[in-house]
Amino acid sequence: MIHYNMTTPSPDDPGAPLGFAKHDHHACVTDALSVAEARCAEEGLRLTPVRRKVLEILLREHRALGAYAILDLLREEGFGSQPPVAYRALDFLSENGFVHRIERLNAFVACTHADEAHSPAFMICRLCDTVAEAQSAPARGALGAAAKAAGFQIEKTVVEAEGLCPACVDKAAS
Amino acid sequence: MIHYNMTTPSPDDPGAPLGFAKHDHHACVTDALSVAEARCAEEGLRLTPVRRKVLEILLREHRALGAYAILDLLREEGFGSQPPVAYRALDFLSENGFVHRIERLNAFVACTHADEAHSPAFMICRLCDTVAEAQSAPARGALGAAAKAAGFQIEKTVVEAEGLCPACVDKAAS
DNA sequence: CCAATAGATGATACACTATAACATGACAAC
DNA sequence: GTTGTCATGTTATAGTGTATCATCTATTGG
Repeated sequence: MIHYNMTTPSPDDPGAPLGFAKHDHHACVTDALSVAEARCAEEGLRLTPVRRKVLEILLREHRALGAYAILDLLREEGFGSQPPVAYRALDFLSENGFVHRIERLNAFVACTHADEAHSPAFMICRLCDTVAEAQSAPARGALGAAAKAAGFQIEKTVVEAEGLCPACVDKAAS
Repeated sequence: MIHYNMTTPSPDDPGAPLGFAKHDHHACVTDALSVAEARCAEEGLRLTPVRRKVLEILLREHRALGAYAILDLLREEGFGSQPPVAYRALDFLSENGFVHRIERLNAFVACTHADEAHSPAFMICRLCDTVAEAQSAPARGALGAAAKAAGFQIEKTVVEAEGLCPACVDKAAS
């Protein structure tokens, strides 16, 4: 089962790409922050100012950012600017499913449906680095069978597809 | 379709783990080198001394090695010891399917069936870092459907499962 | 045979990514 | 108010990867 992530398109905000579809980005950011706050309150997690700001940055940018790019933005907003500041916030956020690490890019993206438990799959454009998140369950299929046969216990899976996003396909064709 | 990698077990060589099964490691190394040589000859690829040595190192070690670990071994055998030496050889080998990069570990493993075209999936033990290679075709399933729906052209996929290998499961249980 | 070319290697320097270690601060529990 | 815990600040350093330019070597064409 896979669920392609796509929110309501909106003509009044050209915005940054979510998945590869346009959408009401301002609402998308504030909604996601609210969801995160609610879940932290529920579960006794501490969404401190730095952590909240990092999540906000990633939601706002809506693409994969390296830790040092995040760090630059944190500095601009008056937060600490040494690497551990960013890495610690990112650790918290990814441990709790608010952001995902993109191994292929050594970078991070905000999760676009942080409320559900999920094992994400990503589509990464090799030209513009845009990242779209999809849902998948690789451990249930062929890989799961191989692991079972081998006696390997899967705890987590990384699925990342690299290729061309719709916009870059068009550009390449022209 | 998935094919778990397992070669002939042999009691006379305790050896390093291949996948997670014991096997005749000496034969496994020389066989793989022969296959690589044959394919390079066929396709006009140049399996130069450094490239061959890097492949041999990865086959011999039979686990994921970082570029700098490879570099140390190259130095011991009298080759150049600056990072580009290792990275260039690894680029050549991975472009041609003789080794794979493990994104999760920033490391490289020799391919265990370099003769077939394939899109590999890996099982990585988080305790001992052993890596087993399986075959999968993620782009044909759910992910492929999501990509198609999104208009994303997949060129390459990375599938890496992290968990516990059989040996470490046993250790953890005791 | 020699020159021209292209691919591979050597070597220096640097950029980017990540963590160890230790000090400080904020806040709750006892 | 002391203790414990968790988060943050700060310095330093470790680990991973490339850009650049010079040199070498093997063709290939003259």
